[in-house]
Amino acid sequence: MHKAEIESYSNFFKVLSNPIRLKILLHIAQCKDSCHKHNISELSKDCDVDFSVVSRHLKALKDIGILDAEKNKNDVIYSLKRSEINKVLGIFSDKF
Amino acid sequence: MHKAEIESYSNFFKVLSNPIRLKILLHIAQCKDSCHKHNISELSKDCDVDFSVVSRHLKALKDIGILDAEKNKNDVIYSLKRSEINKVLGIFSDKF
DNA sequence: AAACTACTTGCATATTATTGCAAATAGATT
DNA sequence: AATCTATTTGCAATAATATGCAAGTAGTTT
Repeated sequence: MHKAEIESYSNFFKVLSNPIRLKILLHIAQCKDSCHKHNISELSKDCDVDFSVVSRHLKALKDIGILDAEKNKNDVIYSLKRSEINKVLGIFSDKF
Repeated sequence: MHKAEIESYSNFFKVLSNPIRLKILLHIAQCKDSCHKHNISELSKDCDVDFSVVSRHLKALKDIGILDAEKNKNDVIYSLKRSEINKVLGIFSDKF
């Protein structure tokens, strides 16, 4: 594997290596109501960090391609990209 | 998922998120000669970092349970724990 | 038991990541 | 067009990680 490829993979893992990002991701993934709309202020309360922090974390998750962002009025609505996240599902075994 | 569980998973990803650790891991994983013995000075040359750095990286990989270490004379020989690493294999798709 | 080999650990330094606040932007509503 | 709501971005402070060297440890060989 080339250097650039290795760095791309390690970056993928890096994004998943932050507890708050992981919490955000799992929160979205585990939500039973799949129609539920996750916006930043909701996730910010949920994770007890500033909304600017959530915004950056969501961007990181989006950048590695496991979240979709969709603008709806003022909000930005985040949802899982199931096809992509399946790559990491195995690691969480029965958590999903 | 509880906080401790989330941190355990995020730590797992953290260990995989370092390019040199990943390179070490892939080097061991991709070695065609499965009987080949990987010791620290070999990996150190291969990754172009000090052997103390390799030593710490290998410890980190061992601590999350994807490498085995076995003392042989003066060397410490590292090998994959296939059962564990299969968890992450999917992420590398066809790289293995 | 001294010398040798391979590995590990302590420490200081450098690099990179995370955070909250404040200010800026984007779009909706009045 | 002014205001309102939600999100993003700049910035400075803080925290966490990675690195190389040097010193220490464990086991081997002479």
